[in-house]
Amino acid sequence: MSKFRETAMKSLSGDDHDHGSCVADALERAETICAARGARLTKLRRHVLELIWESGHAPIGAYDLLRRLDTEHASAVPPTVYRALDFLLEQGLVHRIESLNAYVGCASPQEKHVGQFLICRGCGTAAEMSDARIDRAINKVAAELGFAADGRVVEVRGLCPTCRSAEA
Amino acid sequence: MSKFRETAMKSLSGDDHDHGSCVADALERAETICAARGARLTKLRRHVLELIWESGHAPIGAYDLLRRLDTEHASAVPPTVYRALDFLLEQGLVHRIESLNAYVGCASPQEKHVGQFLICRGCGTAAEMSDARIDRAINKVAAELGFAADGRVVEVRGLCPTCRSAEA
DNA sequence: ACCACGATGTTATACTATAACAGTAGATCG
DNA sequence: CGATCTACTGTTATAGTATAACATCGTGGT
Repeated sequence: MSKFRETAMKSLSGDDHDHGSCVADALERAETICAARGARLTKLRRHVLELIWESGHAPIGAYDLLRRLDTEHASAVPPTVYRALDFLLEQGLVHRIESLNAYVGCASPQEKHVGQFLICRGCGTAAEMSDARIDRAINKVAAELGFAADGRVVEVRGLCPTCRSAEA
Repeated sequence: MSKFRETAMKSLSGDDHDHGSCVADALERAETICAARGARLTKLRRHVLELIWESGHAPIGAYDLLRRLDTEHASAVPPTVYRALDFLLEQGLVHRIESLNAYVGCASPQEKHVGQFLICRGCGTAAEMSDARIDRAINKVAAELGFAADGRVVEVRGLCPTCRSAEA
């Protein structure tokens, strides 16, 4: 399995990994984390998180979520999904991809971190990294300019190994 | 003058720099570049570029541009400004700030480059950098994962030196 | 003069996100 | 158990960002 895929799906079994259990794992981790924090992962919020993970490591837009949601949740309207997203973002269970106006499940919601993403324009997959070198380089430059950094967006577009082969 | 301001306005005189000549310089550079390339910097496109620079190193939204534009250009509607922006982006005369849905003048339109930005949430100023260390770090990680990077978004939010002092 | 092409005008609409207020359900405490 | 408080959800309306599709205009080349 390519390192890209591995990073994207963070330590799951095969290249054709069992995405079902991937989703299940993510939901279980979310339950655990929220329980520990006293945060309420309601049915609705859980459902939205599930839909995000079901998108298969590719960021998904709020209105796409909305369309999928109202199959089983007829009353869903934009605020419904945006409020769920706000909660999930606050809890660090999902990240927002600024350059796509889309949302993706967080690979390691236990630790606080800023996300860095490699986004394939072939298959749409976003691999989440947390590379210290990139972080250090940014902090260093900011410090040199006297700038107090407190948030950052690092989103790299390109082609993942699989899509590179397919294009050749 | 702080290094941040210096970076933001790229080598212009004082802290209270003559922003008028800053705008004029940017427009003149744009004229030169477009002439050399056979690209048509029309009156409309030039006007939009001017409005972007007049925003004073702070990214400005398309609809704000639109509102300022139709003072002297009554027929302006969204496509008017978006088409001008498309041209300016293609020519590398402006950058789009993904995390703000806004546009800012490019500090060095001669050279092809991807922008890296430090964006102050106090004053809104965006300082454009082109730091090789950050670039190298990103390239290295991408290479390790077999990812062919061809575009990137690096946007750091925080407080510039001036706004830090003001907050204290 | 004519044509071709790129730029602009014009109308309509899609997509993304939030404000503001009303109703509901679950926790907590007496 | 019931009162109450609060957080979650429902509902309606609207703000903000961006593009599709087709018509017209203007300039330069032949």
